[in-house]
Amino acid sequence: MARGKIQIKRIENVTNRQVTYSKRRNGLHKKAKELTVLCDAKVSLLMVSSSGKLHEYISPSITTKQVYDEYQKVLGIDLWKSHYEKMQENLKKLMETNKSLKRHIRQRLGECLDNMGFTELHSLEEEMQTAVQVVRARKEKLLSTQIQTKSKKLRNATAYNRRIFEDLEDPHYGLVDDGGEYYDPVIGYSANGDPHNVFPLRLQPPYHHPNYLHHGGGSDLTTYALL
Amino acid sequence: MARGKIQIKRIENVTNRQVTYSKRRNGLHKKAKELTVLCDAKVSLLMVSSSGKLHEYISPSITTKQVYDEYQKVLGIDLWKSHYEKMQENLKKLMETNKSLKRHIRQRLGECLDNMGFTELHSLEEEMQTAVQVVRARKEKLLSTQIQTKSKKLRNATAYNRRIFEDLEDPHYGLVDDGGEYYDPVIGYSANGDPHNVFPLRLQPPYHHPNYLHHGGGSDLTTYALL
DNA sequence: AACTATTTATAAGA
DNA sequence: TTCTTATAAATAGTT
Repeated sequence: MARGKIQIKRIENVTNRQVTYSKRRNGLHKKAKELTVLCDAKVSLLMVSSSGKLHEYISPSITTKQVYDEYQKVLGIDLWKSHYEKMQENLKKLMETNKSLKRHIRQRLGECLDNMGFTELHSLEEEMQTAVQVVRARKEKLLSTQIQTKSKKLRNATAYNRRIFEDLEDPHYGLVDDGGEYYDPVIGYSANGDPHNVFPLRLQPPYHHPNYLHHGGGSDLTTYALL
Repeated sequence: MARGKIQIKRIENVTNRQVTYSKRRNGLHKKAKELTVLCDAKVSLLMVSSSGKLHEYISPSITTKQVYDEYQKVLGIDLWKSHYEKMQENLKKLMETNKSLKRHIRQRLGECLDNMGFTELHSLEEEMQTAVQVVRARKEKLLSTQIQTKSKKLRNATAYNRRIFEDLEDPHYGLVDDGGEYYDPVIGYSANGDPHNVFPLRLQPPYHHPNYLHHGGGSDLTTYALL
């Protein structure tokens, strides 16, 4: 509004934007103050810059909290209520899902079978039977792969050793062949700890943390850096 | 600021004060809007006139609640926020638990086995094997119980029928014995639909609720009468 | 941050 | 409330 008119649209140059923000923020703040004094009004002005700094003006006769409380009273509805209710719904749904999931797992662990009918038990058994076969197949495939790998490595090592022997001994003592292959089919699964603890499934209660308290607010263009 | 300079102090004439309030309120509102657009800032402006009317400007990109939340975060937290945070933590924990539970179920359904080692697979298989035996035993016990019950009922019914027959026919035609027992060992599981659907186990993606974030456009200087 | 040509806001009057 | 307009204030571009 000086040295040329400007369009009211986002200032793309960052430095320029910050400078303008700073100037106009002060202007706004001054106007808010004047309105308060001249017209005996109550004003709450909160400004957050694009870089995240917070600036505030609040009329001396009141606190920011009071203004917002009034605001809520006027609108009739609690600002937080709907948000809060949505969260609670969500929580409830999740807890139900959780409960159901836990029941299914228990059934698959052979627990909580008491209130299941014959048909249900039959389906469950079939499903589990199929699944355990899948698991076993997978396990066996993994085992055979591991054995093959080990075997190949050993074969290579043996061949390598033989060549060294040949190289060392050939010129002096003639050909010596100690041939033969050797590998260990035991991959080492039966020797380590309690296999039933591989799936601990710890289902803990929700964590609880301590409360904090609030304080009121004064005036005069305070600036806070956001976290 | 025109037709003569004024002192910034309360305007004693009520009408004059109201007029000035109205004019300056609009000015402040306009400036707030401009700041929002020009500097990509977020502004919350609440004004309460001496006669008790509330006026608001809020940047289109945000809600009044969000601004207030930010404000509180900067100042240092109130009760509601700690409550809210607790809920969010709770939600997060539940969602994690849920995810883990679903993974375990999937593993027990023979899915998601790709990133399991041999030892894990082995434990899982053993666990499932044990469990499926429990389920089978339970099923068979139930079956035998049901068969016994049915059989007993039939025996009773047959005996009863015989007695009726005897009562009816004895005096006139002498003893008729159509004896023998009959029961249907099929309990009815093989005849009804697809037994594999008894456990549908729908593992859906986490519930998504419509985002609660405000409607668009910046407020156009809304006015509310205080209660 | 300071300067200043201009634009904008607005006080007083209608 | 709205319009008008003289004038005070705000501020865009520059240094």
